[in-house]
Amino acid sequence: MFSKTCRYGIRAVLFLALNGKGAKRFSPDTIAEALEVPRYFLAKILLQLSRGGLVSSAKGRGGGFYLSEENLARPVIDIILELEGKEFFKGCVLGLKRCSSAKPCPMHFQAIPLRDGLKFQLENQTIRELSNGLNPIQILND
Amino acid sequence: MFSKTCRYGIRAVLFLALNGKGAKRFSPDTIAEALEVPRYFLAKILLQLSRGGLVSSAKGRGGGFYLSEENLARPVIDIILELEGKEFFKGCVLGLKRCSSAKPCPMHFQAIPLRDGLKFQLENQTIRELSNGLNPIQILND
DNA sequence: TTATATAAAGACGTTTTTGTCTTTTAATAA
DNA sequence: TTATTAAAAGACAAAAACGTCTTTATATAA
Repeated sequence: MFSKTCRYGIRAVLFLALNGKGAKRFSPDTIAEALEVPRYFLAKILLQLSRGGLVSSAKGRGGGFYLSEENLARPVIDIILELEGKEFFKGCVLGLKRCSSAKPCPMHFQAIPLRDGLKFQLENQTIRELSNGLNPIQILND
Repeated sequence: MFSKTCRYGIRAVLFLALNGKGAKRFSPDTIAEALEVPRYFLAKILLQLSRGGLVSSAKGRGGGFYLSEENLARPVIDIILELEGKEFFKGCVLGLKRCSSAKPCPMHFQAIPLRDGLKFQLENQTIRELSNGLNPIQILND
């Protein structure tokens, strides 16, 4: 479904949302250890999320990654679009150029409504909302 | 959504369903040209589908790929399981080991019902049913 | 039987994804 | 100012996905 990049990224953002009370900062290493994901790889993902304005960072001593109010107000779908690409929810399931409701591919009406349903949910839910009421263990691997 | 392997494979199977009236046989080259997909790559996919019992083949002169009655009666999901792997509709969206309704990951209730919905549809539709009433141009790339 | 057509098998190469490591830049504390 | 801490940048490498080509096995037609 989602790439590893995207799965690690979503979990890292939620880690920051859940643990970042009081302007705390977290290094990639800290997050990677908690989530049990490759640390250097996660560092790159965090960098990409930072460039996309989905997480904030501070360099130097006492620095690290965190979520600003702006970050928390972003819709969840933006994490996915940043890490999977803007086309992730677009295009034909079978990869056909001119597939549409008017000229549907064989799987169009089975798959597209479901994809659009997920897209709608993720567009209308902020990172803050997704993290609300979440138990920290829900992003851990065991 | 689906890998190229899977997308090419689904289209190739439907090509055979739509064009195979009267026990006709088709070479990978013929199918690849019609679908505008890489021919050697498609040949491998057809081989894999053949091993999985989703398409039939005959060697030698006059041979080629085709769908038997048994092939046509297979559920559509089997194409996907063969080409994407048996785990494709299983497991956590975020890749967590112990994610379930009882211990859900943050996206569980958003994504799993949709995935299960698609799975159910594909389990309960045969290749013949999917190809019924389909216009041959619906699997072409333009 | 021989030539031909075709799937099957397998070697090889490219691109993308995933993962690791080192060096550089910048901020803070002492 | 200097040492330390941490993100940023970028080189490198392994694995998987994608794609190409050649050789071999096999069935059919002539």
